[in-house]
Amino acid sequence: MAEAKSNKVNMKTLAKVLNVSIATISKALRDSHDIGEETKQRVIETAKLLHYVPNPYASSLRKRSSNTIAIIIPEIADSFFSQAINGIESIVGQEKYHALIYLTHDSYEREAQMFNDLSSGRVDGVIMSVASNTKDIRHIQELQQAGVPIVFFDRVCEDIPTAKIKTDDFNSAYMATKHLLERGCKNISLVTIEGYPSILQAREGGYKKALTEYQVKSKEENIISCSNKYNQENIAVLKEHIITVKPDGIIATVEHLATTTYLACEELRLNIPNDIKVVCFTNQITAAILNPPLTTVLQPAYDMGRKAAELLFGHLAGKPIQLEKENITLPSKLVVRDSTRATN
Amino acid sequence: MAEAKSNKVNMKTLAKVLNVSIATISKALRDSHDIGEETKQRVIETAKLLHYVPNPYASSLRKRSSNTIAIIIPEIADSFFSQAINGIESIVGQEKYHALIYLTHDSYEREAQMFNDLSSGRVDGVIMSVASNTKDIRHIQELQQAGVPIVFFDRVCEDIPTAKIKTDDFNSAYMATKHLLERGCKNISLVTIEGYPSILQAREGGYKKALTEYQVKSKEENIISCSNKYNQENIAVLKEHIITVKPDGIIATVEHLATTTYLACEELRLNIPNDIKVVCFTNQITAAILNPPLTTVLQPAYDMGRKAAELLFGHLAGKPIQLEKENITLPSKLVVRDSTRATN
DNA sequence: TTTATTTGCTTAAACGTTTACTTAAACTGT
DNA sequence: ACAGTTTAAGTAAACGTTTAAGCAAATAAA
Repeated sequence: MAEAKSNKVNMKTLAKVLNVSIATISKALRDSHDIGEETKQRVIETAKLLHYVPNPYASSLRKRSSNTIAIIIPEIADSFFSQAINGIESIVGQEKYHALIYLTHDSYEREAQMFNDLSSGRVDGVIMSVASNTKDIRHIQELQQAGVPIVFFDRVCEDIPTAKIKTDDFNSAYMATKHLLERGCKNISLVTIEGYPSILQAREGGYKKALTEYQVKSKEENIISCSNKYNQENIAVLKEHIITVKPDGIIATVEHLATTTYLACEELRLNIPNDIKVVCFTNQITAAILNPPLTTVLQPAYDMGRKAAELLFGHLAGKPIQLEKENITLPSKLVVRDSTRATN
Repeated sequence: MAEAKSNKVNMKTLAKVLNVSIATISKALRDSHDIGEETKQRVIETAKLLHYVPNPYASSLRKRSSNTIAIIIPEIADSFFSQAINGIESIVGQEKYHALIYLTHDSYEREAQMFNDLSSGRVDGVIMSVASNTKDIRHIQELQQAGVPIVFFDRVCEDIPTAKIKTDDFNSAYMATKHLLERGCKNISLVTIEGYPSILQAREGGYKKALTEYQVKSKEENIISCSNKYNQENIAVLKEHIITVKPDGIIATVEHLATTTYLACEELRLNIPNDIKVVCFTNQITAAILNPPLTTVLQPAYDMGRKAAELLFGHLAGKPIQLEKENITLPSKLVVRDSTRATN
């Protein structure tokens, strides 16, 4: 209670109280060689006593760096991205940095707009997952050329030379498809998203490779695209697809399509896995308690976020970029459950 | 390509190019009366041409406001919080503000630490959901007294006079419990979280009220607490509880306990809803496709986030605080599904 | 002792804005 | 024609740090 409750205490205040110059305060707090041990202690003590907290904006302005990074992602209500943020945050917090969060909602326009803002020097670095409809990448290039390090995770942009944390989308889709084929599926459909982010193309590639390997012809009609939002319309679209194409296996390429697929099957009175088997790319822990438990491709979301942050802080610390070492693929895992149980 | 690719263009650059003073640039860009229409246009044009983006830190320093808010929440890998962030972001983006995100991981120490940092003036306002073990609220009081508006959502702090967006935890737990009682349960257990955030106390209150109303004695042994993290240990704890207390109904008070409960029942070969009925507080869309579909208390997460942001921006715009009008409760909804189906 | 070096601190400029105050010119109305 | 007002600028200080440069006193080297 004895402490100054009064207004803003800054270096000037401390300087006045201690009868030294502002420079002395600044240097003492940054543990500069210039300042004597005794003075340092006095400064630190009174700073604590008066609850001095440095003004980050003055500091950022002067130092031309902000101790802030941007996390740019398409959406947040998705177990993959929220777990990834958790991973990112675990490093950001530890490094005493701050994280600004930006949601593109998968819109190129918003993404470009955000990058434009960031060109002000607002952040020291960026961790991002690219919007699905981003084709023109000049906004990203320009920020990078302005000296702001960028690390991609999950939805990477191959044409930008920088660190990239991916998971093996091609391979895991390949494994998932192979799994379905081994469990007896002959007519597997891939449910994907309109707009087509590149990772979904990779998943499609893995899917096709497995089909080819098992000498199943991949037909265009087996690939169906939904809107990237959970809604009734997608259920209708999928039902229509199931009725006309009659797949005996479905690979849902994004989280919310699991619910869509299950509900469509239920409405059509199709039994999973007897009539149709299902695999979904999702990180939700509820997969284990679905009806039936869902076979999933589990992505290492937390680790991807963490690794992306580690690499970014490496760049920020001035480590030379070694592209070969920074193009990292963390494996996803096929978790087999009852939705793909073998049926006679 | 003709544009200046060169280094940082700031007001000084523009001033030099246009042969006017820096003040003129600043005023023109902020559409001041002081500047002639023609000059304004010239300034705006060249600013665009040279890709001028104002330095936010210089601006924040000078104006003593940052156009930034903080979102402080316990965790993010939770459908309630991620949907709430979505709601918050919808307003923040529209207001051209920026959002810093902080995760307390339900730790008072981290929360207090974060508030200490924020006392630097880093943000103009705060939207938060309080950590469950926060008892000492001086850090919050101090920030508020320093003039930073704070809006609470979900886990509010009743002792701080400010806007609060809640959902009717007491009532929805009451409804959920009543629902179970009406469906024939006689021995209902409440699964809750150690550390006990206040909303869980409200839920416990509603639970007890329903029991009393139906003349069921509420026993201490019916309330069981788990750690606030999805893990095997919780499953074991719950199994133990079910074996000893033999409840015929369970109310899981937080999202991840749904999976815990279902798995515990499965391992004990208990059928839901025949042997035991389950309700959970969760926003996950997968509730509909669980085995069996889960009766949930669905919270208006997005709307709560959005409303919290609206109120905060009201305060930031200088609207006088009207506490009576800013203590808002948005209703949760009991969505009845098969996990509480009536059994003979 | 004299000259160099080190120590511990101060001065003042800079970071890029915003804004109160000043100024000069161009209009008013009388 | 002249005081008064309006318009359209410019000047310079401020926001709170950081840091290069300077400087006096103390210490070390010769």
